[in-house]
Amino acid sequence: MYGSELSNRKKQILKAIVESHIELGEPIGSKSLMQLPGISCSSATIRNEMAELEELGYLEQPHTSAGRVPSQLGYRFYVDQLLEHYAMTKNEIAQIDRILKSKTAELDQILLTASKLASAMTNYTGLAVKPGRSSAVVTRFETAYIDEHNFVLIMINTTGNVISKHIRMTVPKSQETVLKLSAALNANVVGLPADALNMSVILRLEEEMGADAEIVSPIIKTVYTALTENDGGDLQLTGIGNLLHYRDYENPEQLGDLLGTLEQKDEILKLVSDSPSEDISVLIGSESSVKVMNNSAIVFKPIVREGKTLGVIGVLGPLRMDYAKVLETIEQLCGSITGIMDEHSALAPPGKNNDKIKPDIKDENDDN
Amino acid sequence: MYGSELSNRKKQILKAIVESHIELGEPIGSKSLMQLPGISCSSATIRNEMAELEELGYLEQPHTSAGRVPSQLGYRFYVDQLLEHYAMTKNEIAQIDRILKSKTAELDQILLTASKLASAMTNYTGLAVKPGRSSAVVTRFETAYIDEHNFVLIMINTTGNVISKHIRMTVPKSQETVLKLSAALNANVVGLPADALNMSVILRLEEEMGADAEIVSPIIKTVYTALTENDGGDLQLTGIGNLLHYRDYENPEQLGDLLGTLEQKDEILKLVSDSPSEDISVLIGSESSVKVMNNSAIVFKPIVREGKTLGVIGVLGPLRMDYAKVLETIEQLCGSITGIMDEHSALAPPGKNNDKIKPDIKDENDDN
DNA sequence: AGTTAGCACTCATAAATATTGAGTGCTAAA
DNA sequence: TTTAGCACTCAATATTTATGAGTGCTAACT
Repeated sequence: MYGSELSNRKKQILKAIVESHIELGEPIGSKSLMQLPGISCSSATIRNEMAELEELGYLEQPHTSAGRVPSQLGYRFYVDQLLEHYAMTKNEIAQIDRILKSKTAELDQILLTASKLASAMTNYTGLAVKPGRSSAVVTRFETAYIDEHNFVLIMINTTGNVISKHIRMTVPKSQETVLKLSAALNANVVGLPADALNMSVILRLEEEMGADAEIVSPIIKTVYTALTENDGGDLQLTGIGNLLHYRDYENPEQLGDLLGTLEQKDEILKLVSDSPSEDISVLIGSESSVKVMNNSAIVFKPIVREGKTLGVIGVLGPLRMDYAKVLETIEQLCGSITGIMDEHSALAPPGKNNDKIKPDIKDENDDN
Repeated sequence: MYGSELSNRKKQILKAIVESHIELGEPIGSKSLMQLPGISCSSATIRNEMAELEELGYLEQPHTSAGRVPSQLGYRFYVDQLLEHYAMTKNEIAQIDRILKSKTAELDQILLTASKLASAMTNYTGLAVKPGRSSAVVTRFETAYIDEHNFVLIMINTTGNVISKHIRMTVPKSQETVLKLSAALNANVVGLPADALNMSVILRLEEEMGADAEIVSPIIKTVYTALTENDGGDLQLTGIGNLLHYRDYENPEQLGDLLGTLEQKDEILKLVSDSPSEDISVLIGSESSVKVMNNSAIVFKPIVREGKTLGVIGVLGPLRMDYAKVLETIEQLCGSITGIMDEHSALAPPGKNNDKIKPDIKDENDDN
C-alpha cells in the first residue's frame, strides 16, 4: 500500500512535522524539528529526508527559504497510519455523558447538544445532521380534528417516521369531512411516491370528496412537500465563529464562500449523507469534492441503531485540525449517544422494572 | 426635539457625509464633500460647519488629519430626519412578490425565503423570526394512535397554535391506553401553565392511568418541554457571509463574537421580540443593548395579522448600512407577505369562487 | 553507506526611514 | 458671513535595510 516505502525514520519525521504544524500552523524547518522528541539525527539528515518526503508528495514548501508543510497527502498518511490514539480522561467522558443525558430524550436536542459539545471541545465547528426521509412513501394517513378551521394531518412512512402537519382551513369543515379526507387519502395515496402525486390522483380524490373537493389540491401539495422537501435532512452547525481562530481562514473571500456553502447546507448534507460507511469518516481537503472546502477537513460519524441512521455528528475545521482529538471526541460523542439510546430501551422487555420504563420521545419530523 | 438646532446647511452636510460614508466606508473630508451635489459652499465653510457638527456629537474624527465619520447619533439623526425614500422599481417589487408566492403557503417557508431575499437584495445578513408561544397553556390534548409503539400527541394552546409531538414507547400500549391518557390529560392538565406541572399533577395522572402509570412522567416532561422550550421562537439567519464584505467586520475577534452571539440566537430573539412597536424598528449600534452589536445596526419589522405577530423579517449589517434601501426592502417584503396572507383568506367568505379556495397551510410548531 | 558539520545562498518578515497627500485649524481679506 | 491661503498633522504608502530561519550542496567523518 501507499506509504509502505517509507522508512521508520521518515515516518517519524513526517509525524513530527504534521503534529507541529497542527499545533502551530506554521512551516517547520529542520532545526526546530531536530529538537523534537522522537527525532535523533542531525538537521542535515532531516533535510535530506525532508527533500525525499517532498519528492514523494507528502510535504510542501511554501517558498524556498521556508520550512516544510504537510501536503494533503501527508495529512492523509498521518491520519491513516501515524495517528496516535488521543486518550480522553475519564472525567471528560463522564462529563460528555452527563451533559448529553441532562437533555430531553428528544433526538434533535441530543444531536444539537452533541454538536455544541463537539465544537466546544475541539474548538472547531461542530455539525449535527438529522437524516432525511429519503424516497419516503406514506404507508398510512391519520388526522386529528381540532376545530372547523384546523386539523393535523399525520403521515406515517415506510421507515416508520412520523410527519405531522398542521392544516388551517379558511372554509370551515366538519369532523366528518376531515375523516372522509383521511379515508380517501388512505385509499388512494398510500404507497405512492412523491412524483406519482399527479393530476389523476387529485381528480380521483376530488371526486371522492364531493362538495369538499376544494381542500384536496392543497392537501396533496402538503403531502408532496412533506415527502420531497428537505430530503437530505437537516444540518445544524455550531461554533462557526471558531473558524476565525485559524489563520487558514484569514482570506475573507474564501471564508465568505465557505460560510455561504455552509449556509446552503445541501452540499454538506449531500457529503455526509453520501458516505457509505457506518464508521467514522475523515475527508481531507479536496477529498470532499466540495470545492470550497479544499482548505478544510471534515470528520463525521453516523449514529446507527437497529440498522437505521438516527443522525450524524461531526466536526469541520482547517486542514490542519487536530485529528487525534477530533476523532476521539466524535467517537466518544457517538458512543455516548448510542449508550443513552440503549439505556432507554434496555428496559424494554416487559415485566422488568416497569416503574422505570421511559418511552423514547422523539421529535417529529418537520421541515424547515 | 433633538437636531432642531441644525441649520439647513448643516443638515445638508451631515446628510452628504452619512451617505458618502455609507457608500465608501471611509472618512470624508471637506474637499471631496464640496464636490458633492447639494453642497454649494467652499471647503473652508464646510470645515467650520463640520467642526460644529462634531461639537454637537453628530460626527467623529478618527484622527486629526482624517476626514469626519458619522457618529452613532449622526446615523440616528440621518435615519430619523434626513433619509430619502428609496424607490424600488415596479419590477423589483413584482419580483419579490413572484418569488414569495412561488413558495408554499407555509409560513416558515415564506419567512425563510423573505430572509434570503432580504439578504440577497441588500447584501447584508437577513433574518427571519418565527414567534414563540410565550406563556402558552394547553387548551386541549389530542392523540393519534399509530401503532403499539407510537402515537402522536397534539396540543392546542390558547393562541390557537398546534404543537404535535411524536411519542415512541418502548413498552407496547393499546389504543385504549392512549385514549385513556388523552382523556386524563384533558381532565387534569388543560389550562395549567408549564410551571404548574409538578409532582402532584403527575401523581394524579398516574393514579388515573393505573397499570400504565409509567408513561405519565415522560409525557408530562414532553408537555413541559413543548410549553417552555424555545419560548422565544426561532431565528433564521441568511447571508452571514455577507458580513465579511464590510471592512467594519475585519477584526476577526469582534466578528467571532458577533457570530457567536448570532448562533446563540437568544439575544437576537430577545431583541426582536422585545420590540413593542408594530412598525419597522431601526436599532443603531449600542441602541440594541447587545454589546457585541455596537458596530452593527439591525432593522426589522413584525408581520402582524389580526393582532397576532406571525413573524419578523429583518436585516443586520454594519453601522454604515444603506438604511434607505434596507428600510424599503423590509417594508416591501412585509407588505408582500401580508398581501399573500390576505389573498389566501380574501376568498374565505363561503359561496364565492369556491373552487379557488385554498386552506392556509401552516407548519406546526416544532422545537428544534 | 549513511551521517553530519560547514558554508554560501534565498527570501519572507520585520524594522527603520522617507514620502506623500488628504485633511485640518486658523487668520486675514473679501 | 464666507472664503482663500497657509502652516501643520499624521495615517498610509513606498523604499530601504537588516535579520534570520531555512535551504541545498559538498566534503569530511563514522
